[in-house]
Amino acid sequence: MEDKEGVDPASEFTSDSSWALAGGPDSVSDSVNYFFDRESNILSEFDWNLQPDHAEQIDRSGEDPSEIYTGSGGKPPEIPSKARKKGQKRIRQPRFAFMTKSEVEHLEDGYRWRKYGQKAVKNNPFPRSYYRCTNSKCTVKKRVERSSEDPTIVITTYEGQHCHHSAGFPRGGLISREAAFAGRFTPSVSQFYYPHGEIPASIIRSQQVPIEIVESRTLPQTTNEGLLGDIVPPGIRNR
DNA sequence: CGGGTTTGACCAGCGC
DNA sequence: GCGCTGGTCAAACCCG
Repeated sequence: MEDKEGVDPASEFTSDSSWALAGGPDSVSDSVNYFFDRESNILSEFDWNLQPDHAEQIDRSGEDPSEIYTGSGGKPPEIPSKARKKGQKRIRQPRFAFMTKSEVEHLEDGYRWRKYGQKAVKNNPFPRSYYRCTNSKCTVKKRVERSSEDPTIVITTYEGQHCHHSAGFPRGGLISREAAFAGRFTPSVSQFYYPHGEIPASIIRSQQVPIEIVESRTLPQTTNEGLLGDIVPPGIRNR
């Protein structure tokens, strides 16, 4: 996590012509900013709240997912439902968001997901769906919602890191580019990334689109090599 | 029957 | 303190 110490990740991204800040905290999620990769048309979401101490707690997730708090899930059975430890803050895991032009909301990414909730969100006529990875040891979650401005755009937000390999790949092993990008987050699928110009069959009806670049802003120092490298902590890798 | 979805309720965080 | 909002739970339901 300290690999980028002393280096401002924001300048790293913004000075690199392929990256630009795409937006600040908004309705999608509070305290996050979005960076858009012009080359791959992929939007990345960075959580401004992801402080070093949080990162430590994230690392511990490799030891026992039930030990970390990412909501009321993961609580021991003994604890009354919805009861949460006092003073224990919700720990945000690093997130990545994708904006994808698609008819279908739930895009294949090689993993199996179970829907655990749906909520109507403010300023958006379309509900937001919440999914969890079906692997009991995996704490990865994702949110799926349609853009209120353009209903044809689906915003998918991944939170956390897969601690296992994908369950399988749809349609003969082809996965979407977004899934491949998610592979940077969940390395087990990254090897299936398809280069520019090649549209995987799995997203035959979807098309990723660029979004408006609104401003420039500095990233917090805690944003690490996660985007550009393999950020899965050793504790998770060895599982 | 097992696994996934739906949906109303509950809770925490945050802003005022 | 209160109300709003997002996130999650869990019972009921659905489906293969």
